[in-house]
Formats: sequence, structure tokens, C-alpha cells
Amino acid sequence: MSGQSASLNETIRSEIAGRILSGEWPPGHRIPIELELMAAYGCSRMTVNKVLAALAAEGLIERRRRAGSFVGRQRSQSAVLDIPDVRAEVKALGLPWRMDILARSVRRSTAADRARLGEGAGPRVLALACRHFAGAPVHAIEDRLIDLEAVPEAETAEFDAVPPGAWLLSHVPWSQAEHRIAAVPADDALAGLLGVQPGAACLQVDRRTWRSGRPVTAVRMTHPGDGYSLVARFAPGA
Amino acid sequence: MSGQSASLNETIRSEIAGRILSGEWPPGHRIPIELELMAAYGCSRMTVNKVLAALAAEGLIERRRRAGSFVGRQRSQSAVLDIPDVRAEVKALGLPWRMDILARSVRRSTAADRARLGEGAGPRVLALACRHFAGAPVHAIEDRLIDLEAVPEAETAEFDAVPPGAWLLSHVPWSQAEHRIAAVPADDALAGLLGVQPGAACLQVDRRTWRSGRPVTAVRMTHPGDGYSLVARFAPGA
DNA sequence: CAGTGGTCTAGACCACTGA
DNA sequence: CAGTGGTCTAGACCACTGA
Repeated sequence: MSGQSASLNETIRSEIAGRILSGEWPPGHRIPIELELMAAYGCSRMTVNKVLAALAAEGLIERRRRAGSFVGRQRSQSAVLDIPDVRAEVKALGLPWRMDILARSVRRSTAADRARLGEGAGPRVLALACRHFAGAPVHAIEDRLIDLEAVPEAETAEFDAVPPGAWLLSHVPWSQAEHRIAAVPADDALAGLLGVQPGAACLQVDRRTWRSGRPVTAVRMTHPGDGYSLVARFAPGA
Repeated sequence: MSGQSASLNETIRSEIAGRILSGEWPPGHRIPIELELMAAYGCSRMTVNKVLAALAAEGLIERRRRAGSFVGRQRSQSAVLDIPDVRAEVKALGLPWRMDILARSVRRSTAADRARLGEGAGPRVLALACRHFAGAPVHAIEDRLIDLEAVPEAETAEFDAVPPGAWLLSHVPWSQAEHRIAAVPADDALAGLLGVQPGAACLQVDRRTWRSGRPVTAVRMTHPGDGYSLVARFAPGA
């Protein structure tokens, strides 16, 4: 099926995934137990266990002790979205990356700051506004808050050669992030900064990042709608 | 660290992931070989192999025979985006879902159809245009092409009670999908259908789906920008 | 050609939990 | 309390591939 002589592992995996994806084993269907699969494929239990554990990790099946393994009930499509660093993204387009720092300030965190960073935000924050260029056109406006309790070094860091996002990635062990993607019209200020007409459609990506449950940073990247898009790939069987 | 008595597996995993995420082992760093980790943790090779294979599957490390295992170089943030079925999405909002079929036709695939479906498209397609409601407001406009060679049953299927996306999910074994997300202004026709002003920002999600390398369907879902957003979560260590 | 990872075996003991 | 999955062991042989 998939080129190269597949390992036994892959053979079993694709047969089971195929039955699920084809609907032969519908959601809720009980799939054979490990002992039965061992007998069917003439292999050891570790081999089928590895396959089933992987399918469970992907959500294609659910496993319950004593009860057995079942085809997952809700097969909502999920996709892996790469959210690259701005500079890498621009360079991947073959364009020179450049950044202006529009504003930078350290302040006691306001109620709005704490709401934006989320539960557990520290008392002081660094607020940054940057404009990223891809060649001549503006690629994005970055509006970022960094929790100085979580990242004290940020207070004195120079963000001239490296985008704040990349700096944080290399200085802070993040552990969790949440993204929200929306289409918004540019207000007057944003339109001026992006070089588009007021009201023009923009793609807005909000990201909040935590480190062991405490906020690290919250950022809003706003891209001009024309010519910018996010791409996500998905392959349930791999 | 993570509540419950963790398995040896999880212990090793979190120690290695911690060193990578904390920067102690920077990108490109060569991590201990399996034999060394076996000695360090006093466990069998299968146990460390399982951990390293899982870290490699997530992209946190790269493994090369003879050379060893290395901390991944590009830690671009990636996020898991759930792309639910429209009906499930609307119902999750606590609103009644309803759908109009605006147009439905079967035709010999045009050059544009083939370009949209991608390499390997069949000779005939079903084109569908639907309008999805979440209560009174329009939730999305669906513009879909289904390859009738890949899914002949679609030609006679009634799509009155089930959105085409859900119908396909339950009838066709898909294997791969690609998504493109962009912000676009509503043109006059779209504005009329969505009930927004011409030029209003809309979130447009294009999805193409393949089954063993051959196109199944291509769909464009366009959502009014106000009040609609996509959410993605990410946890590098899990 | 030797070092490293890829895969597999044939067991074992245990943890859950539902018939 | 018996069936099922979770995890682990101590090996084995092989496939790559870079020193």
C-alpha cells in the first residue's frame, strides 16, 4: 500500500485504521482484543499493543481496561498548524525581514493586562508593539505583553535583531499555548500601521503561552488579509 | 511532578523534555544514546526507545542511525486545530443548526474544478453550495466540490439532514487533508448571502481532502468575521 | 565496519473495572 | 474476580550510515 516494505507494525496499523476510516468499524465498535490481534497477525503482544496505544493517542480509538478497545465516537477533524516565528516565516518567503519597535514600556500590570495574560499573572509587565516587514510591505503588527515575573531577563533584553517571539522561544521553557484565529476589520490606527484601508480584512492570531501553569506572554499578531494565510496539514493515518 | 505515581516511561520522558524545553539541551545538542539512558535509569532498552520514539514523533528530537539523537533544530510552534463538523460546531454553541442548499449540480469537471481538487481529479464532480445557520444568523457559506470518481454515492445522496462534510466523514475513508486559513473581504454576492456589509472581514477556511493520494473533496467555508474564531491548543510536552 | 537506531519476541506482573 | 489493558524486561536480529 504505502511503498517500501512496511514493518509489521505499520501493516497492522494501516489495516485497523483502514477499517475505522472506511466505516467498516463504525464509532463505538469494539475492536478485537490484543490477544485476538496477536493470533490474527501471529505476532507478540508488544507489537499490537504499540499499534493500539498509538491509535489511542491519536484519538482514533478509546481503550478501557476490562472493557476493551472501541472506535472513537467523535471524529472531529483536527489539523496540525505550524505557527512559525515571524522572521523565519518572512525569510521562507524569500524576503528580507525587518522590524520596527513602535513602543516599549514596563508598567505595573493593569487589570486589562492581567485579564489578557490570564490567571496567575505577575505584578509587572513589559508591553511591546512592533511592526514586521517582509521586504517593503508590512507583514504584521505585533502587540505583546510579557510577564516580568515569569521572564525577568526580558526587561533588559534588546529586541533589535531578534523578534520578541524568537527571543522568548530560546530563553523561556514554555509548556502550553492557546491560539485564537479570527478575521477582523482594520481600525484606523491599525490601517495606518499596516498600510491598508480602514476596514480592510485582517487575519488576527492571538496566542497565550504558559509555563507550568503560569502566564509567560500574550501576543496578538495582525496580518494584512491580502496575501497572507495560515496553512495546516492533517493525516489521520500518520 | 505530574501527580499520580508516574510510570518510569513518563519519568524519563519528562526529564528529557524538561532539559530540552528549558534550553539546557539546546537545538542540535546530541542527547545520550539508548544504551546510556538504559544505564542511567536502570531500565531496558525498550523503555527508553519508546520514550525517544515518541519525542521524535512530536518533533522535539531527531534521530539518525549511526549518528545519534539530537534536539530538534527548528522549534516552530505547532498547534492542534480542531476543525469540527459545522453542525456539531453550531450545536456546541447551544444554537439550532439549519442548512439551505443554495445550488447543486453534477458536471464534467472543468479545468478550474481540477485545479481546485488537485492532481488526479476525476472526470465528473458534484458542486454544492450551502448556507448554514446558527439560530437566525448565518454561520457559514459552504462551497464544495466532490469528486464523483472517488465518491460515486454522493451523486444520489440527499444532503438535507446532514451537512455534506459530516456525510463524507461517515462515508469516505479520508487519509489526508490540507487547510488554508485567510481573512478576506466579502464581495457583493457573499455579503448578501452572509448578511454582512460588502467588504466586511470574513474568515475563510479552505480544505482539500485526499484518499490514498487521490482527491475526494475541496471545500471553502466562509464565516462572518464578527463573533467567529478558530481555537487551537498546543502543549509541547504532551 | 562499527555504532546507532528500528523493530520484534516471549514472556512477566500489575492495575483497573465491569460482567 | 476474571478479563482487559499498562508497563516493563532481557534479550535478538537487522538496517542504515557516517566516522
